[in-house]
Amino acid sequence: MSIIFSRECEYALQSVTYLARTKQGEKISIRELARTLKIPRHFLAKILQRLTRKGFLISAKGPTGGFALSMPAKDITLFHIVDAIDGLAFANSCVLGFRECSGKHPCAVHDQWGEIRDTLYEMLVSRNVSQMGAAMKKPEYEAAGN
Amino acid sequence: MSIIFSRECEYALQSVTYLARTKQGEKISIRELARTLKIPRHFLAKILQRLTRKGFLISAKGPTGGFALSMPAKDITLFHIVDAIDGLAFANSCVLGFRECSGKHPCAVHDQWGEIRDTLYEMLVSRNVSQMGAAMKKPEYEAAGN
DNA sequence: TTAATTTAAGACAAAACAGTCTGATATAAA
DNA sequence: TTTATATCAGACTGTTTTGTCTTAAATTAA
Repeated sequence: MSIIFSRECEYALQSVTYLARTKQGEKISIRELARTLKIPRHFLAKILQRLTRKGFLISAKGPTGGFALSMPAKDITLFHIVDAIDGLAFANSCVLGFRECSGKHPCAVHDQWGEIRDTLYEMLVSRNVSQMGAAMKKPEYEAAGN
Repeated sequence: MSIIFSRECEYALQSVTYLARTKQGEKISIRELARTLKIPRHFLAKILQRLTRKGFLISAKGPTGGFALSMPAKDITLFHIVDAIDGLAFANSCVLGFRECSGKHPCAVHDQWGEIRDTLYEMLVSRNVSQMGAAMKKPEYEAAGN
């Protein structure tokens, strides 16, 4: 079970982190990404295509083709990817599921969750993909299944 | 979309919070809970039965029957309910989905997420259902659908 | 030009999650 | 005892998420 991001979003974050570690101009194939990150290949293909349409990746067909970041890795934050794949519901929804939860009708943990949510938000906007790639100690990523 | 808890868990938390507001000895029917919290009736029934089997609620059949907390509301924490319904995967899983994420093989946001997770954990264990009920300003709960 | 390789696209399938329905069982009160 | 009302239990359905498969289109290199 994923925590707060969908599987798709987790895979997207893992993929862009991996791409951030490659040399400028280098293209990575779905095959390599899927094998390294242990992500189902065709599922990953759809995710990468989606990120391409959203403008974060560029793709090339044919032999020597593959995917690469479309912009400097430091210009892509985790927030960008989460927004593109899962949307921002996490930033606006009540953690207990109350529809009317707000400043006026706060649920019983409204304030505590607000702090947690703000910290999470801060984490997403402050971390760019370049830092992400650099922070990964090992190149052999092991992706979580379940 | 739910944030971190499943729908079922959100409904469970809402229900025990509501039950915590009732007088000692009073029983609440599924009908009343479902109507007030706007939860699908038969779905709620299954959730309440599950909480009953787990020992948090007592139930009585027949007219004047219904559900009530099986113990003082202050003895039930949010943590108890989340554990009973969703389990504790949130406390152990990598937020980016990496299987091997740990102190030795930390993912790029391992430490930041660790703080968030600990704060969340603290919120769940420190808040009991009695406080929850008392903190709800309005009795007319409005449950989130979507 | 042809063959091999890669992404693009969308239909399809499986699994997980959410919600519904029906009949059985228990209980209270008339 | 009968009737009405409530939970109990589990099968069933629908929806969303996750994952698979196939064909087309593009590109490189022989």
